[in-house]
Amino acid sequence: MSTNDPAVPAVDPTPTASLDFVREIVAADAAAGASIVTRFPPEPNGYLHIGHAKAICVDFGVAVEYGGICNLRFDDTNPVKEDVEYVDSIKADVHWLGFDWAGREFYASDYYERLYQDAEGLIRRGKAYVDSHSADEIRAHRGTLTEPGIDSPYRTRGVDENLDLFRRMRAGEFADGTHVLRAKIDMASPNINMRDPVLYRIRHADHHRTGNTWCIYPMYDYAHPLSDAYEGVTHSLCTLEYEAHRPLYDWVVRECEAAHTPRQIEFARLNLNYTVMSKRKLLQLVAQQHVDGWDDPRMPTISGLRRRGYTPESIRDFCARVGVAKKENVIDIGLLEHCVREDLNKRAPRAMAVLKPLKVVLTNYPEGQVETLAVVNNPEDATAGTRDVEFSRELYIEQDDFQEDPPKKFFRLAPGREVRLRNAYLITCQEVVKDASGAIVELRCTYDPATRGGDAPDGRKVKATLHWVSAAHAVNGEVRLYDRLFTAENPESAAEKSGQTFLDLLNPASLDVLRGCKLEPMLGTAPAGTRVQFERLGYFCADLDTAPGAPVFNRTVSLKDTWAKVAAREV
RNA sequence: UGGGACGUCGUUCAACGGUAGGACACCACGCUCUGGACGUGGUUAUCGGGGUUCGAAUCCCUGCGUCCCAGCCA
Repeated sequence: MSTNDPAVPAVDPTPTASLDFVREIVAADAAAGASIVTRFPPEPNGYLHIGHAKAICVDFGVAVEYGGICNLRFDDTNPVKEDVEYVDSIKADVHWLGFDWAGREFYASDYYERLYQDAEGLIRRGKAYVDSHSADEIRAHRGTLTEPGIDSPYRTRGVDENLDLFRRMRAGEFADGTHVLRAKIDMASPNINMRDPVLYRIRHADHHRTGNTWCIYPMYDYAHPLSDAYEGVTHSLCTLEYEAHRPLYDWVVRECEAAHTPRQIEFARLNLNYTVMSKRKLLQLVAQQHVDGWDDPRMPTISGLRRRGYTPESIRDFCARVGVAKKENVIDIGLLEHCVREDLNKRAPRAMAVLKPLKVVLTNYPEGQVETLAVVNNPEDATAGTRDVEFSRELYIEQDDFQEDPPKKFFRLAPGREVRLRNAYLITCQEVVKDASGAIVELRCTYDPATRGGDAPDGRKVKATLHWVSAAHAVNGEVRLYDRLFTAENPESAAEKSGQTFLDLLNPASLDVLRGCKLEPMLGTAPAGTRVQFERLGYFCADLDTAPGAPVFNRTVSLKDTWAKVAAREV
C-alpha cells in the first residue's frame, strides 16, 4: 500500500508548451545569460496552506526549470507573531510537497546587523529620519487616498541627530512606539506606500531566533527587498497585493546602493471556493476549536491535506493546472478533488469496506464453510498483484445497496433481484427480515455456486456489482467522512452580505464519524498514512489515530457517483 | 474621489495582428465484475461603444465593472 512518507518524486523540469507570463520573463532572462535565483519567503506565523503550495510550486518550479536555485527564506521581522513551531511545520510541508532548498535556508533575522548598517547609510545620505511622532500622529499626517500627507516636523532633523537617535533606539533607550525610522520619500505621493514609510520600529520583544539582542525590528518593505538583494535573488515572485509596493521595493534597493538588483514580479494568489485561506481566519478556526488543529483534514492547510490523504503529486498537478496569471481567481474545489482522484486511481490499491453494514445470510451456502478468493489489488496497475479475501455464509453489504421498493433507475439489490458480489458470486434476494419497529435488519439471499469469481457460465448479466465483507472475518473500524468546511462558496463575502461572520457559515455536516464499519481484515493493521480505495466508495487514508485492530480511516475524496446524481435529480 | 492592477466558455488557463483552443464542470452515448476508470460526441465565451487595419481577444480612444493600497502586519 502506498503511504504518506515524504518520499520525494522528481519534479518535471520541462516547462510546458505555452509559458505563463512569469516564465516568459524568466526564460528571456535565462536566455540572455542570467542564472536564476528565486526565493520562497514565508513568515513563520502560521501553517502553510494550499495557496502557499501554489507559491511554492511557482518559486521552486521556476528555479528548477531554468537551472536556478530557490532559497527558503523566513521573513521573520515581527517577533510578536512568530514562532519556531511554524518554521518547523513550514520546512516539513515544503519538503513533503517535493521541493528541496539544498541547505539554502535563510532568515531575514540573519541580516539584522547588515540591515541596520544599511539603514545608517540611508540616514547619512539624508534618505531616512527618526520620527518621534506616535502611531496616531503618523496616521493623521499620512493624508488619505485623495489628499496628500503632511510632512512630519521631525522630517528636517539633521543627520547627526538622526544617527544619534537611531543608535539609541537600537541601544534600548526608548520605549515601544516612541520613535520610528522613516524613509524620506514624498508625503504627497499618490502612492500611499511612498509617503515616508516606516522602516524600523521599536519592539522590546524576544525574537524566536535572536532572543533579546534586538529591540528594533525592520519592516517588511525594508527587509524584504534587501534580503533579496543580499541573496542575489533575480526574480522575487510574490502576490498581487504587493504590486503597489514595488516602487518602494525598488527605492530601497536603489537608495541602499545594493550590489545586486532583484526584480519583483507579482501574480494572482490562489483562492479556493468553500473554504477560507487567510492565516488569521485559519488561526481562528484552530484557536476556537472549530476544527481539530492545523492538520484537521478539513483544513486547506498542507498538513490538513496530507492527513486527509492527498498526495504531494496531486497537489503539484493541481497547482500546475490552475496556472499563473494576474487575474484574481477562485478555483473550484472540484479541480483539486479531480487531481487526487486521478493520481490515486492509478496508485491506490483497492479494498472492500462496508461503512453502514447490512447483514446478508446466504441460506444455501454451507454453514461453517470459508472460501478464499483471489482478488485483484488494482485493475489500473497490473503490477499490483492479487490478495486473498475470505468469503462465507454471513456477509455485510452496504445499507445503501438495498432498497425494498427500488425506484426505476436503482440497479442494486432488491427483493427477488440478482446482483453480483464483487469477485465472488451472484446472489438473489429472497427475503427481507425486519425488527419490531419495521427496520430492515437482515437479508436472506441465495447464491449461485456456478458463478464463483463473479461470472455466470450461462452468460446472464446483472446490472450491479456490490462490495461486501465476510462477517466473521471483518474488522471493526472507524471511518471519518468529510465534507466542505463551509456552506458558502465564498464564506467571507457571504458573511459580509448577510451580516454574519464566516464562522456562522461553517458546515455543521463537515465531519461525519462512522463507527462499527466492517473492514476487510488487511485494513486492520494498515499503518497511518496508508492510502487505499474502498471500492465503489472513494479514496481513504489511515489516520494518525489508527491503531492495530482499531483502524481509523479518513475519506480523502469520494469516487464520482453517478447514482447519487441521478437519485438527487429524481427528488 | 488619488494611485496601481485586472476583465476570454459555469470555473480556470491559452491564443503574443491571421480558423478563439485545452483542462475541470455539465449533458448525451458507448464500454465495464467498482453507477469508478476509460472512450466518443456535445452545449456554452472575447465587458460595452467608437476607431486603426485586408484582417482585432490582441493596437488606440472612451465608457463600465472588479480587486488592491490610508499597520509601528507580511
